[in-house]
Amino acid sequence: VKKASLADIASALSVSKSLVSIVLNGRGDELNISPDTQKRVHAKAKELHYVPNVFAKGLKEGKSHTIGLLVSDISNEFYARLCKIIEGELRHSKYHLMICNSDEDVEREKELLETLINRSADGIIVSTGQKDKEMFKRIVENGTPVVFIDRDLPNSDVDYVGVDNIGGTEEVITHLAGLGYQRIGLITVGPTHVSTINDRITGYKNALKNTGLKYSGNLVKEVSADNLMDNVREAVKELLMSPNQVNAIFAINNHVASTCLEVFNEMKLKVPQDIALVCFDDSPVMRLSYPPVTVIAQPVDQIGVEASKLILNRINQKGKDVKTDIVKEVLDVELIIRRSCGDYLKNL
Amino acid sequence: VKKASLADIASALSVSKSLVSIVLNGRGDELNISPDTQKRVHAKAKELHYVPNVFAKGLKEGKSHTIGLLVSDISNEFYARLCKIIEGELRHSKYHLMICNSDEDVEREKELLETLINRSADGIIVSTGQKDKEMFKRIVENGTPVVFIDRDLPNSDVDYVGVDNIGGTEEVITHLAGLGYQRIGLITVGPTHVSTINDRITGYKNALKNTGLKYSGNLVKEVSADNLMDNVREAVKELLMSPNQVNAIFAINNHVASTCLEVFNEMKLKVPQDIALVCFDDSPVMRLSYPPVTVIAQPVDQIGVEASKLILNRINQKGKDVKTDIVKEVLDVELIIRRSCGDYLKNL
DNA sequence: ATGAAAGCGCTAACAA
DNA sequence: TTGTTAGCGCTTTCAT
Repeated sequence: VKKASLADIASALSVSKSLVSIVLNGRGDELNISPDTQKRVHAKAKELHYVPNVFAKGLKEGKSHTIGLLVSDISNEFYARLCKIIEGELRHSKYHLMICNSDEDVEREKELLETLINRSADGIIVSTGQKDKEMFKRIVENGTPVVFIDRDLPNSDVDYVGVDNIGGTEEVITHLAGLGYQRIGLITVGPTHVSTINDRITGYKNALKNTGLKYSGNLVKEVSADNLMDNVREAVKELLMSPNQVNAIFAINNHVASTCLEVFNEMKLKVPQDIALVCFDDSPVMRLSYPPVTVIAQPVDQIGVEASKLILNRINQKGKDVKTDIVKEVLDVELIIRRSCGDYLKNL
Repeated sequence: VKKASLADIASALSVSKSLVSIVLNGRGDELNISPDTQKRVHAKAKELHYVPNVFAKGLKEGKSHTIGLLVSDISNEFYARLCKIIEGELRHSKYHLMICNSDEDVEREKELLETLINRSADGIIVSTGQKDKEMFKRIVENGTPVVFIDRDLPNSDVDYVGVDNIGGTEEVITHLAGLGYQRIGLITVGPTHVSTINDRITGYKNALKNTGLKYSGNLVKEVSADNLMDNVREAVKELLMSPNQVNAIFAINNHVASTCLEVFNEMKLKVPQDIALVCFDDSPVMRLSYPPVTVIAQPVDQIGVEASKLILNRINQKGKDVKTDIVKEVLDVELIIRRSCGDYLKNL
């Protein structure tokens, strides 16, 4: 079953391919093609179920009409939701979305970026795990717009949408301190260069300083993402032991937080009596767990909407000589207080 | 910045394009190209950062080296995990994965299937929401292999991987009945033609019959997926009221189940004292909620692995005259008993 | 108002 | 062992 081509409809109508191409691309009026001819072309195209060959088009135009979305972990609710939102936003644009998952693997991310470039993606939205901006510099200079979501790269000439990770973390840690918690541990994932992680760690340190609590490297446990459960279990044990004896834990993200909850269950630790818990990112688990967890919630939908706008803007202004400044959108987060860190003094 | 083409490296080496093409496609030895020449070609290709143009290649070959994965709701943990697994399985194949999200919209799904076909996807893995198999029949007949995941379509000549939805549901409902629950409500989403949903409803009815409980249409609430929270709240209220007065609810999937939990919280209903809950699909929410929810767990990873195998097999056997029978893989599910349906008699 | 022809980068059949 | 050539389907410039 061979698909109809421009040539097929041209010969069926005894006109030239160029004529058909022009009409089908909506430039018929512009070039004074007679209305009658246009009508016949459209009719025949429909009759033959004509669909343009994307490869031929791409080869000729050097464009793919595709936007690549590269997320770092599609099984994380945060990114999954982002995919859904962005797909929805782009649905009625003339671009198709190609979703890719780097699975927090820097090499994999590079491969996927190469793929996207090879396929002439018209734009790329990415939550990057890269350490440096070199690759993106190259990509942007070669004419493919990029928008960073969630994670930024310092001094990169690339648009960005994310949230105030430092401020948000300061807020939640200060909240804990205000409730009387004095020994607050942090469980983070790494090693990593990811800006969100680093910013949250910074926010944690800032807040300790501002509230007069003392910071100690012992209170910060960096666990590896593989075998997360085992690593978190270990980290929790160490944090609870002397000399740390923390009475509250800040989990760097929803994934770590839910793993903490699993470990607490296992160890029969009561929240917040035995240990308080707060984290970055809201999710159904945080709302429905026992007790519900106090979180810093990100405006996920808004991030997706803004990122879609940014990439479309960049794509549209390409070629034109408008030069828009790099946009770094930092959205506000929201502290949602639940019951995982009841008043510490009352718990005594 | 212009990218290097076959011609560039050919002229730099004063050889022909075909020579270069052959060498770069690894057919050099086969065609007796001298090792020295091959070496020079590879060296020059690397030097020029040559990457084949996918459009030219696609145009020529009619293949895209891409497998499409079309899921019905990427923000659902089940599908998000499936994406992750399949991406991992295909990573080291020579195919790229293009993930798409139909968001449970049949029209959207059709559009995306068309897109995938236009882009000459070499194969398509899909969790379909279509009512009939016509579209897939056309796709398969035109030479693009398809594998259904999660949801099957009756009498379709298409490979499938999923689980025993009927048996699984029978098991959990029978479990409830065994604990003494006699009035078991069902909350499902719809209207829909999705096989998994229908099978679970069938399983529910079968189990009631087998355990001697009587079935009533009043016990089954079909809610619309938009405004799920409001609809579930309404459904729960009606199920609790006379004459239904259910003491247990079977939620058709994880999404409905977590919404039920939110509603129960809102209404201050205690699980399982006021109402027991069980559902299809396991997830962190079900493990970490209070109390943890008894579920039918699907072997998600295995579904992903099997689907990847199936699509690769179909793609590889294309053109060859091997004719393999249609495969319908129905995997086993696991009943995981937690505390959301304690012994009914003891609860009295 | 419409057509002819070149060329995008690649592969494969055929020549040499 | 390597080169020549045609053509995949489309857009676009230049003719008519």
